[in-house]
Amino acid sequence: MPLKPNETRLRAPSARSLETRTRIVDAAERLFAARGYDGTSMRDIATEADVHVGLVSHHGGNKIALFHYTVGRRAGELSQRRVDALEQMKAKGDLTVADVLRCFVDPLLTLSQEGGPQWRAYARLVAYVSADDRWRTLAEVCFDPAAQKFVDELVALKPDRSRALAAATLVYTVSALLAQITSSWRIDALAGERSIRFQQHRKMLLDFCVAGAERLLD
Amino acid sequence: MPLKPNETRLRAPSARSLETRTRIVDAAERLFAARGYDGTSMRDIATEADVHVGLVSHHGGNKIALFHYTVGRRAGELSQRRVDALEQMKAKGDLTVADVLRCFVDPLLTLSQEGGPQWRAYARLVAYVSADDRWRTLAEVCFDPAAQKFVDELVALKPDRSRALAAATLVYTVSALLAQITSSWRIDALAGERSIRFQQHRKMLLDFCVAGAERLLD
DNA sequence: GTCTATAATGAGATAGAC
DNA sequence: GTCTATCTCATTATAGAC
Repeated sequence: MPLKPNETRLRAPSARSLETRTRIVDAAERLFAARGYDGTSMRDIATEADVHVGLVSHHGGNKIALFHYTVGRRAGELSQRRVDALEQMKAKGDLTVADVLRCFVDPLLTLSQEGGPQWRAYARLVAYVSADDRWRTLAEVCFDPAAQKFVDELVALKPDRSRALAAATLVYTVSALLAQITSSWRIDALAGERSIRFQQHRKMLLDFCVAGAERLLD
Repeated sequence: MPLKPNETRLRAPSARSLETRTRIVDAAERLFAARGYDGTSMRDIATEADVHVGLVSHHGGNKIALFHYTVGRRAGELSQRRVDALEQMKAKGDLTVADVLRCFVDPLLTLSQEGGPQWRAYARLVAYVSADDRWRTLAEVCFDPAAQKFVDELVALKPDRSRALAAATLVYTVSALLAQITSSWRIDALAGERSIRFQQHRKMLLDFCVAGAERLLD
């Protein structure tokens, strides 16, 4: 955990130490996602990780550093998956607007559903960070580089449309994606149905966003 | 403030008292919207309202009651404006899907932009409450009755489509609306433009959502 | 109604024993 | 690396003076 990047370590951390760190960050990920930054105490994290309080500071630094690290830990992998999907799609032939949105939406949507409990928590954490102005800079650092690439791609596809339209398309799509992840229960509740299946949710989300994108960009 | 509805008051509250209460709830509205429930202390609220600590509890009850009251205070008016807009539109002639979404989106969007600082704060508070699972019941009580009416309306317009599609349409639209309110800066940032005008944002939002809705429902 | 004082709790951080 | 103990501070809530 590179919390103090300019400090050199005397020796490599032991396997046990690494495992403890992972447990702590995993616990932080679940709790920050569920209760937010202020709603989670270092003690909560220690309990959830089943370690003693002091260890959380020892491995995670202070609370804000731990939060930043937790958000950043999977951000690179998420961005990479998104960009990789885009590159693969481009290699296959000409892109459509629908392709671009799918490559952006699918990685997080699929990981949140099928990536296990930690990715599920991380997806909620992304939604939390994205919604709160307080984490604007963090969100910009973690998520905007990839987002910019996708806006670029939309602009390249529709060069006669303004960049503002492409940017709005992406922001609305992200918001619907995060709503799908955090609030699919609300769709079920308003629909009066027990529980709609994941693939049906995914299809509705993509249909909605692609149609919106085409309206703004065509 | 009907915090203890079954307690009868000995006499009507004085004008001074009412003004103090309003100041406290206004302050709570701004702070809860900006920093969330856990990020806001009763002392912060007292300072923001320029009253002494004890008065916040005296007028607002405990913290959670104050939060519920703050969220609920404008919820009725918001719902009323939405439903009124819908009724007026129906009186004019046959509804379209675009009409229904406009009647849902416009009241909060306009109030957040032109309703003064308190409505601006309240719009952010709505976004906060809607995003956090912890306030699910509160959100259901405050916002779902009106939302149900709009889903009903969409179902009535497109009786051959499933209610799940109408529900998804509304949830995605709400998410884009709240993104517009809380994160229009992000659209500007990704667009690389200084600041896009409100009417342009409004048009992009409605175009996107209406197209998405028509794709899901037509 | 308004303000002060205080009780009780829980927070983050850290020094040092093992 | 791990765990305990403790310091210091901020929090909510309330009792009671004015």
